[in-house]
Amino acid sequence: MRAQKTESELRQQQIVEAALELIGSEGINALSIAGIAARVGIVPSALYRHFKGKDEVLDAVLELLQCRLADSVSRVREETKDALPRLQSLLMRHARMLSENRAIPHVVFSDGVYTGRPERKAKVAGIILDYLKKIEQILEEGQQEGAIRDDVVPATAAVMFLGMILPAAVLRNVTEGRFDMIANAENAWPVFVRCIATEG
Amino acid sequence: MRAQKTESELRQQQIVEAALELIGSEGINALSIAGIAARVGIVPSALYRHFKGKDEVLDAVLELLQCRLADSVSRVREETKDALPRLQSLLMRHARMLSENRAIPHVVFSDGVYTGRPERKAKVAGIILDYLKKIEQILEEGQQEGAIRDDVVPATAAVMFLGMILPAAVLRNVTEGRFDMIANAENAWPVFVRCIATEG
DNA sequence: CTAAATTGTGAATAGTGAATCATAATTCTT
DNA sequence: AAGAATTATGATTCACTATTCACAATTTAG
Repeated sequence: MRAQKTESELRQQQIVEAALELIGSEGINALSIAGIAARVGIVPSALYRHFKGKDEVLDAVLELLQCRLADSVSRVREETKDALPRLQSLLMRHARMLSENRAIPHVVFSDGVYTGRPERKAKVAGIILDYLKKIEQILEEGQQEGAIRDDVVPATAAVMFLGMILPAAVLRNVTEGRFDMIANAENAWPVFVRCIATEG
Repeated sequence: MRAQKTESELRQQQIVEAALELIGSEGINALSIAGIAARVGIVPSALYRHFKGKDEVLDAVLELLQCRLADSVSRVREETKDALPRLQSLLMRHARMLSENRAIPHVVFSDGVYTGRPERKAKVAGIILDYLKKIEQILEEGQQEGAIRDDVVPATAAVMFLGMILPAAVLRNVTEGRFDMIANAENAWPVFVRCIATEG
């Protein structure tokens, strides 16, 4: 049966979504043009009407991930005003995000995304560093408000913040989902707060 | 020029070492039989005298990594007696280990190691969970000694401990080594101590 | 409605990498 | 030193995957 003709922009979205899902369930190495095409419901060669090649698909996937991350930070900024609640909200949001969408750690970790492609590696670095910067900024604001200790180095604390989610994501992945990321985040949060909050 | 004939056991070591180095510098996806063979100085087909196939090589690599990790924990146990110094020593040791040997995060993270091989995935899970167990044990001993707060859940703290190294390793990898893991570990340690140590 | 543009299809191509095998060189045994 | 055992080699096979291309179907424009 022939697939329905669909305008390229929509197909592109479908393709990127399909790629993201595939990465999440099978990992980057299992990401093939054939696999993506099958998921979209077209034939492999049809994909080339919408993307120049696999590289372009991967670039689009990265773009999408970056947007989603940025989105979730700016939403949190709108929802809450103070540093600690913001960080807590961000933590839980990402625990949820990563536990639903397993693609993110795959992309960040798997060298398959950027072996031999320095630009792409730089792009991934940019995504992570951007995210860290935003956390640092929340931390610094918290210091100005007096909610966060002055002797905490924002950059260090930001990496530790990442450290509450990232190892959990790895464990979740490696244990086939038997590790409860959300519970872990809930447990870790009060401990982390003690690290960085002013006493009182 | 023909490679010198070498007894199988030695070749096996050379092959595993070469594989580890290759993974460290190029990533799992760049790990090919040809690449390993070239590094050892033999021809690809010669590798099959010493290993049944690529899978067996990868299994041996995992074995080696597990040994090294276990080694470093038991050394730390011998060097120091108290929980906090033990953890600090372990942290710095691993910061050094990971900053020298980039293969570890590649193996742990890259799905290429275990796509479609549940046993291997389970093996990786085992390595990480084993390591966590050992950290938990140190933490529990610390609680009995009174050096570590009773309200800290060892499992949670162990994952956070991982969180001091793991994101740093990712950053180091993605930034081509521009991120200083050791400095990061040194900065993170006192912050972490405040999370878990009893006051005073 | 017709022609042009767009999208989908199946077959073919080319590159890659793992694995096999007959054969050659080397080392070991006796 | 001669034969057996071990290791190395090059050619080759096999499977897999990305990509291209001529052609068919479908949508859009005039």
